[in-house]
Amino acid sequence: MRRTTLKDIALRTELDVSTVSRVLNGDGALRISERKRAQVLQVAEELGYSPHLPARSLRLQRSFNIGYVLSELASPLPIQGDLEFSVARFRIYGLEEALSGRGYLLSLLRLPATDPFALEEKVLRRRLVDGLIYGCYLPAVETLQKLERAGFPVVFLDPFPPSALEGARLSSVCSDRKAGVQSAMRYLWTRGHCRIAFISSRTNVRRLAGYRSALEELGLPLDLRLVKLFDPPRENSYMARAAGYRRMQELLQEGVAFTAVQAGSDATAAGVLDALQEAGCRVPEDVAVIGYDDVEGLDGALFAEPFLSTVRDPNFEMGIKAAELLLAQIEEGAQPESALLQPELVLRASA
Amino acid sequence: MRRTTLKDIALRTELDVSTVSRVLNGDGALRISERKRAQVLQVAEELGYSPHLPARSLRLQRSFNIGYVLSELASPLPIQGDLEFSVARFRIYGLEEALSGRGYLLSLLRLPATDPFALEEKVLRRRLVDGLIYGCYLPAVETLQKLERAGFPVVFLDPFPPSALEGARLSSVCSDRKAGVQSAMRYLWTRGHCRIAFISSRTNVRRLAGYRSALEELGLPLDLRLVKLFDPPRENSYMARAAGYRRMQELLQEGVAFTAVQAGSDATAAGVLDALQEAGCRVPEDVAVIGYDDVEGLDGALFAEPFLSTVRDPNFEMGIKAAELLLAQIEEGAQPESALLQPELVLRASA
DNA sequence: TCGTATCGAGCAAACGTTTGTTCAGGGCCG
DNA sequence: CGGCCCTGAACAAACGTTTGCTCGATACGA
Repeated sequence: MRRTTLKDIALRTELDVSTVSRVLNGDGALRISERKRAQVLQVAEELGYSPHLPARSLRLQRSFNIGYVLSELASPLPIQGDLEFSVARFRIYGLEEALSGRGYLLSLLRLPATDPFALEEKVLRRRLVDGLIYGCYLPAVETLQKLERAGFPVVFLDPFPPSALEGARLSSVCSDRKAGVQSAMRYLWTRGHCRIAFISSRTNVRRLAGYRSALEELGLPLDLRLVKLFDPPRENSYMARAAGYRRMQELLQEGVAFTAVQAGSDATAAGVLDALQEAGCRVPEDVAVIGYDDVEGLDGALFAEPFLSTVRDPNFEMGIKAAELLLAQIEEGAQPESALLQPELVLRASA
Repeated sequence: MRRTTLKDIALRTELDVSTVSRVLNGDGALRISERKRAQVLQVAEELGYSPHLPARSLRLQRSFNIGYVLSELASPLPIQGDLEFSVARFRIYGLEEALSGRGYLLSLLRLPATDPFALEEKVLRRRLVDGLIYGCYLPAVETLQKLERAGFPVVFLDPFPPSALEGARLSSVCSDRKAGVQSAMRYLWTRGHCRIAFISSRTNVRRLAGYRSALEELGLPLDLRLVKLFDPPRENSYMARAAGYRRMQELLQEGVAFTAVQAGSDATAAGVLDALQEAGCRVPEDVAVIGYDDVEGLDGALFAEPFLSTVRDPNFEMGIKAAELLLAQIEEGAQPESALLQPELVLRASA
């Protein structure tokens, strides 16, 4: 069974393929009677027409493929790439959703930084893709410059660290993690918490900034004894729970008063809960705890009671937004743009 | 700057495009003088020619796109999808490597099981892709049957559970985890270990089978007190370390003699090491420990001393193999085939 | 009534390949 | 010396779109 083509519709409507094409594309210079237009639309619907991508690509000199950049086998931070790939899932779903809805395919493209020609070859010369999404990895500086000079459509999806993009005229989509933590802190404050600890990996700079800003905004003093940071290379994602556990133990031993904990991640928060439970503290009665990330299955079987309140990055929406920004550049020649999306406070039992 | 096309080469060599095409494709019915053939090849090299995918697609009625199936937002096992996506990285790299080397692109395709028409629409009717790779998710049974009936090229890349494919005439690529654990056990045996414990999530059925087979092969008794299994829904990947820790503690308290531990994963092994260290056991002098997975950065900063010996699935190679199987089906009409690749024992300090 | 817009739609070329067919020239055999 | 086959290569069509251009017919103002 063959695909249905414009020709099939043209035959059935006794019109020319060009006319059918114009109707279906809503050509600007279109002049066609309403009756025939309706007929075309109906027949197209009946036959389940959808344009043949390769033919369209050939004609329009666009691939209708967007490249999602895969880089090194080993990323600079040992577990970073892995972790990012894992949370990147929802962003990727968003990307795929938005792109496929507009006739594009999201293709994985390996562009190792160790191979400076890969970009030149696959992207700039062969034009395998119409645009690039950098999700987990930042490219080398020369790559960045090359893309910028070529004016090639690129979007950085939650780049880490964000400062690496400074000055580059390239699009990016980020979650406003600072605001996310701020809103969590504000919530804690409305519940009467004035002494709030912050336990997190040192890499979570935006979340730390949110913590500090919130204190300032709420008129609370910054007590450094309540801030516990750990180093990601030594205490990585597999150890985030253990790290949270230890830092919480320390905090309890040090005897500094506090009534709430904002953790840098859900895994860390889980460790915090472990330590609190061990110490006989009730959550949220004695101590309120809020995590970050909203790890999948969080309110399912992932963590023991109490279900963790947390902050959720709008990952799916970030993917959608990134796709929109990229397509705007590709199809309308729009200028690069940076978008900051708002995370959501998810209240469950722990705060 | 324009792409170089066949026409450019034809102009420079004063030959016809068709001739150039035949030379470059090594057409079977080719008759051309050696001199001109060499000339074509040289000019093509000089101009950096590579075929225009859309044009080729249009002519050959193939998309040169392979779909990597993304399914649900939430997978049946809460964390499974996430975890798989994470270890799937290297398999994806292998796929991309092999596919791009043969002119194909690896594209992400969302085919939610909740949307039975997605497959029909995107794959069977629109033919957006020439073949499908199922990496993290198994499709619904009807989908499976539909694919089989249509004879559509599909490869399952390490399906879980493997039994789900039984009877279906569809390709699959798996790691022989049973053999992987067996080889680790054999190694432990050669180092004089006769009482080897097994601590793992209950889902690791092939690894457990390897443990049992190895015992049998080595003439060692199966002591059920040495086998500690935990349930993945309650103790998931984020808790694997904690689970390993607890099971190891239990084992130590129960006082059953053992000199080595085979863990079901590296994370579990890390917990095992934690407990051993806490109990004052030296590794590997008092107790040898072997993990499974070779988590990225393992010999880097991931785990504390001693560096963990482990079993590594040939993930990259599995990706390559899957691509080869799929392309054989697409290009040569090869029959579906199942491949079982061998994991590798990686010896470091812990055993 | 004639010239001129305007409307509605068809014609045809082009995008870059691949491949079946044709065709000129040369060598060989009868 | 004519007919035939073989070699090496060109010719041309086709894949499914898009889009500039043409063109007949109708409408309208002069």
